[in-house]
Amino acid sequence: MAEKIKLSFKDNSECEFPKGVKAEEVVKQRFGKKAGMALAVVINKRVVDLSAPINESGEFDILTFEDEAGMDLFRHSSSHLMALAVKRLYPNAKFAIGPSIEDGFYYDFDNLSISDKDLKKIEAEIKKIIHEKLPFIRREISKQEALKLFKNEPYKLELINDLPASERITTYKLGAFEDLCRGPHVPHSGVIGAVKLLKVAGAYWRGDSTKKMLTRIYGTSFPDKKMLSEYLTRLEEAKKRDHRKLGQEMDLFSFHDEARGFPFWHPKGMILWDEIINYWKEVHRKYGYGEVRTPIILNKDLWLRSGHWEHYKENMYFTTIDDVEHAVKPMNCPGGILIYKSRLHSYKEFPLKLAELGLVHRHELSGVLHGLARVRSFTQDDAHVYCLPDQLEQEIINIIDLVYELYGAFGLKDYRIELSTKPDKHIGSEEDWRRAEEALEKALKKKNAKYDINPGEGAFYGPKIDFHIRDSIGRSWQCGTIQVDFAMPERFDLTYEGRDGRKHRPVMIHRAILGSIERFVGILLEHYAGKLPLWLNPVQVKLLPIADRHAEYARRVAEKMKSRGIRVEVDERSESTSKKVRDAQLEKVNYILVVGDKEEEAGTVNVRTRDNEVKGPRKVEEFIDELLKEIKEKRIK
RNA sequence: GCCUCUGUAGCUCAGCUGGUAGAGCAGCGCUCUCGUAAAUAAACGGGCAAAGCGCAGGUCGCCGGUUCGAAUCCGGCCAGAGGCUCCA
Repeated sequence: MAEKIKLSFKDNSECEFPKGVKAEEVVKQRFGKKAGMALAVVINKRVVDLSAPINESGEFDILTFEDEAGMDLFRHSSSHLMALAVKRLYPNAKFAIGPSIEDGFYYDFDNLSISDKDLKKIEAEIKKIIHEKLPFIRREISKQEALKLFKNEPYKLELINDLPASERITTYKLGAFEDLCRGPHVPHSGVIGAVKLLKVAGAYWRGDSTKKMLTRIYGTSFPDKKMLSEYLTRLEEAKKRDHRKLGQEMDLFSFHDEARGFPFWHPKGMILWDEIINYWKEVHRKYGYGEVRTPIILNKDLWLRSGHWEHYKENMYFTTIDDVEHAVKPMNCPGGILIYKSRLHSYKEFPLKLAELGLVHRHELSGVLHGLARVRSFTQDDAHVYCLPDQLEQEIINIIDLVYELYGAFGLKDYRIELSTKPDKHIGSEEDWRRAEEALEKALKKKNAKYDINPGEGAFYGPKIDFHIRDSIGRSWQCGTIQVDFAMPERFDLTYEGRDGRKHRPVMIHRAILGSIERFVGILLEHYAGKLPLWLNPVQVKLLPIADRHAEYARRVAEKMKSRGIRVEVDERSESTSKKVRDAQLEKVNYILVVGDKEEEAGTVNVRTRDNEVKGPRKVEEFIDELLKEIKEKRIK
């Protein structure tokens, strides 16, 4: 009779089924109530469709949208729904690819000319498809059949041709749209509860800027409307903490048509800037760094020698001085190296750490500029560490410690670490690369750091560790970087005198911790949603006299605070106290001090915070001491 | 650089398919000198509230075209937003 297979479930129970039983059947029998949420099943750790027959014994589980993998599948199926909608509305569109991404999905189309306004129409069509409850039908075909099936879809043909001839190819059919797809998918279109198309964008075919630009539609989907609207509300909230908006509201910096991509810093912005820098310098002295400063303009010969003339010219700005061509520095290393070469070095000085807050200029493509996060002139918190080969690992560890300390002081915990290894195009010996990659990885392991490896993504001159921090809407920006550099010591013939009295080549580490001060300020503003901790806030305290007759007392208190280094303002406007409190809170001032008759008489201030925590009356002197203590502790609030 | 969208007073925005610029907030002036919060998805209704009156501001991003006439339509440029590529 029929062969049996044995399936085990999460609760450790086991059950026998006839071979070839539909996964759907098993789910119905074993998961009861929860079965309605099943999107796909997991058999022996492989995800397959609900409709698939089960032919092997093993572990069995279901995938719901509560799992990350389930949500992924859900979004991927959503992109097929969108593709079907586009096929119905725009029969001439050509189809490229449509994967799930974090928080949503997209599909790339060619021969589709649409704008934001058309999204509504497509969305309506998707809703129809959801109501139609169309099944996803899986087929397995040969490469020959696939080439025939997709003969009118050039992008699909390109994908199929890249597959080995022997490979069985799967397709999924949803209504009139059959797509080349590995799957699996949800059982039918009705499972997709709520879809929202978010934006139209251009995207190069296969991410290659030499290839054709396709039309990409981004969307997101959720099991129900409530989850979708919650997500959209979160997005709106996140936009409010955009550093470009906060920068304007808080009067920190601005941008002007007269200098695209070059930020202008306002007085309050400079206070924030200086606080960051001062702390940075303090920590760097502690870690044994010396600080240097090199010129912004250096002549052509230097850039020829460094290789920038050859590899980086399109990103550089140029000028001529006394008929000699010069370039504005896009990086600090060549200048720093000249300092190294200004005298002989001994192995005894190593590790030699030279830091520079270097103002660099890079001609970035106009389309990539983004507030403070991507500008054309920025200040790198750069440093170059020259060391012996066997000091490399320890020096990398020291830099990682420095990263942890600095990020920690700014309350940043959520960052991603990436290790990028040897690219195809590279200089330096295999042995050097192996040693450097090993040192970087060992250092990360010793620090118990979580990291991802980016194979082949290193710089041509050496492997690197990068630290990426997310902004308010989830975009990831590279901040810290630790790069082992083989190119510069060679090109500039850097040497040191070893124990043996002979000249050797030092190892050079190029590193930045904050990355650029500009980008970092942007990250910080978004991280704190503008509510900067006391030590960083340009305005720490606001004094609110209740009536005009209290202004004099308020000014006296303010002077006392100023003389102790506290940044304080008095709001003497003839407005109601409630309005002044509200304004001060919107300005994100840490402490709001109300003073009236009672306070003046008692020599106190009535303290409340921007988060509306009322602390009540405090003696002026005592409160100043409290403030100074909080500033000194750099307490994260 | 490429794709899509946007560009109206310092800020936030209104201005329907072309007929000749507005609101709120902020600013300034005068009068008043009350007062130790209010609000928090939206819409509507109600209550409370130290505010009131007045002034100033923009050839509607720039240039050109269509038209009797353009903020409104078309084209080019500039800038911004979201993506792609790139990157600190």
